[in-house]
Amino acid sequence: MPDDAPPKAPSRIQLRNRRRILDAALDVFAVHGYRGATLDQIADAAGLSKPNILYYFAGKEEIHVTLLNQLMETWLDPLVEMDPSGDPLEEILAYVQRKLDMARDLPRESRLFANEILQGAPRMAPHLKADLKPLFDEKCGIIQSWIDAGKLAPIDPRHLIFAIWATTQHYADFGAQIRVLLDTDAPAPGADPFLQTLFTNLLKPAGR
Amino acid sequence: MPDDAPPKAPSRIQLRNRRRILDAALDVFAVHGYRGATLDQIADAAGLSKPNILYYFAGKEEIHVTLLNQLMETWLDPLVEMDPSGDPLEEILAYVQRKLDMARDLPRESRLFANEILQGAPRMAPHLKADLKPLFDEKCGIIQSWIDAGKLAPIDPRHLIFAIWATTQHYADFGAQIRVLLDTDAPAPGADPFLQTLFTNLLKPAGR
DNA sequence: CAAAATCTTGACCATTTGGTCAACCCAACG
DNA sequence: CGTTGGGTTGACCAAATGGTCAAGATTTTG
Repeated sequence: MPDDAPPKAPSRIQLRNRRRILDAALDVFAVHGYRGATLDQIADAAGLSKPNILYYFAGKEEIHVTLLNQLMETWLDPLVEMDPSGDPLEEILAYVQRKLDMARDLPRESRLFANEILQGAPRMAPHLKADLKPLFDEKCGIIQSWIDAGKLAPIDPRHLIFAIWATTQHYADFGAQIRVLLDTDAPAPGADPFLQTLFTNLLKPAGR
Repeated sequence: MPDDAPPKAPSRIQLRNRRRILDAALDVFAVHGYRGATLDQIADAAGLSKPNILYYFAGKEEIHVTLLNQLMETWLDPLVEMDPSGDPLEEILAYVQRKLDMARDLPRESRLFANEILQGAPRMAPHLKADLKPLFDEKCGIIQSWIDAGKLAPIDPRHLIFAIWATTQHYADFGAQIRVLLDTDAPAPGADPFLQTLFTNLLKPAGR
């Protein structure tokens, strides 16, 4: 048997329904976490019957894993784009802005990620070690070299990145709290200039 | 009937078992959220039978609500302590330190809170409005008055507080990620000086 | 120490949940 | 126009889950 697995392009329906299911599942998993989400909720939100959901995905876990895999790319992308040959301060501030935009545009993805990490990253730990860690180490190295060249104030690059993640994702993950405190439905109004100032003041080298 | 409800002091056993249950439930709820947690898990972790758990608490929800109520006090306390008559920069930096210490000492509580907010604060929204919001507004006012007096750089007090919450709680809520990236089990090594620098540089008034 | 009050649990129940399956629908195509 | 293949679902199942209860074990107290 020479031709062993004709890939079979997914049909129109296949594509549409898988997308629907993943979209619905994102809604549900982002709010309730893996254990708290049910197939019935997902089926309901997707407008499909439960058996139909299981026609497209082998089970609850496969849906979750698919979402997590898709997320990983999106999630790392803004950091990947940080350019070692660019202006240090500009590069980092642009990264902050990209992350903040992501928190605003993809809050469900942010919450899905937060849920997974809160639970101890049971399904994502391998990804983190294999994909995120090398990228993190690389970018920390770049920032450190910028510091060594006197182009940034001497801070710990690792905690800098944590602070960027924390402050930007906070607007998505803790949106419910923020909406109560700011008494508004707008996503994170005024966060942009604040964070730009926060990180500018941190990173401007002292020697002017 | 004049004396209508003799309070009845809780017995030794009562006290011990309620404590055990709440401690176990904190472990479970902090990881799996409300829906994802089960009474069996809690009973297991507490070393008690499920019916016994339900002898001390009316149901799953009552356990969760009890934890949330206890948490609210602990959670607001560091902010309450911020003293309007103290030195502005010192007061805020001390607040940052208290929050960071809390993230290190009470990571489960931080995750329980994060889970509740991620889910849209279904059980805590009233608390937030009634307790946190007034406190938040009050402290924002104090910070604003410090700014108006030229004792702090002019930043948005609301986003300042969000940034403090985000950066400190991040070390508890995203501990799993941080442990992978830093390759250590120590909780948030090196976070203290970093955050002190971050907020000092933000808040030092420009006019030196 | 015995009665009263408190505590504990095995057995049980109704509902929910992830998942299966045979039967059914329906558009495409020879 | 009948067959064929992908797509859909009602009915069902076993396990898990929140919760109940009557009966026993243990502690407290008069």
